[in-house]
Amino acid sequence: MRITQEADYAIRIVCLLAESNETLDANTIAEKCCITQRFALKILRKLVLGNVVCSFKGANGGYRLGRDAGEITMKDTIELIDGEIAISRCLAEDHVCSKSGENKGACFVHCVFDAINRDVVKKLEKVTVAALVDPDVSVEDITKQF
Amino acid sequence: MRITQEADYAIRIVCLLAESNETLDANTIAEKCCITQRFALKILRKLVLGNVVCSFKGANGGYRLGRDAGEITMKDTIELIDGEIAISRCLAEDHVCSKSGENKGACFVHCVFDAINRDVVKKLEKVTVAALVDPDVSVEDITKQF
DNA sequence: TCAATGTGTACTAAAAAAGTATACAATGAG
DNA sequence: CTCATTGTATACTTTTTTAGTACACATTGA
Repeated sequence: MRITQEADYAIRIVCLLAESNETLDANTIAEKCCITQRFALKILRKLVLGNVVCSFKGANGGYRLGRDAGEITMKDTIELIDGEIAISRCLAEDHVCSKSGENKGACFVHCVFDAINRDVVKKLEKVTVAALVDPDVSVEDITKQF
Repeated sequence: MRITQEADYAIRIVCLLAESNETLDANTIAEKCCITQRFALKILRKLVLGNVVCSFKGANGGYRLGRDAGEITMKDTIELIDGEIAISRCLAEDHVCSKSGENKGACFVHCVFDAINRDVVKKLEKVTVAALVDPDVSVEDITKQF
């Protein structure tokens, strides 16, 4: 719903995989990202199910990016972990406002939140993992295209 | 931190007060906003402390807007209830990223979140309660100025 | 002067986020 | 051809945040 720490870790993990050309196992990933192996496994599982990452079992197994870093956005990664992004609780789920239709003010508020939320999502869609890990791309390069 | 339901109620309350020229007591406000009186009181107190609303004690007491509806923004109202707006946990508090400086990817992510967050706040600052309750102002009128 | 109304503080309950545990399944190096 | 290595699946526990409640008190105007 909101952007959690878990999603933040997920982005770091994806960036780590984008930077390294080898297959990395969960232990290595966990260490580099300063989280426990178990927690890393949990996050990796979600990334695998979303095809952002692919996994290999058995000895010398591990994880790699599931597609080109240029084809993975922050929005993709966050939504695989947290579900749909919603800056306000009222936008989440199928949450139907109890005041809908009854009072202009109430729904207006939700419409405004919704417009802002769409904009947030649109911006997060523009940020690819490739840009995040490219040493020649600055934060300004990323944010000025918003 | 995030935009809670409580903040949503607060906006409704402020809109209600903007629409009515009389002093409204907590019970009336609670009823019209479909929340309990106690919860309304809690929200109203925060609004009073932030000077968005002013209160009158004693018989026939109640609440009124503390300043002109054109001088109250959604951002003001939300921050009085929830504290600083932060779309991601990593932006909240004085949360210092454990990976800062260590790895470009990690901090980059926070910078991107920060840029988006600033933008959200800027938009919420542009929406006044006066606009929300004005029947001649449409959602599009509000969002197109973003 | 007392009923109506707000204040201040603190508490409880529910929901969500963060993290852990356990048993299992696949695979490839030896 | 087997077993250590590595991921999978599910479910549990803890912590934090959100949501809401309770109670004793303060003020005021009819």
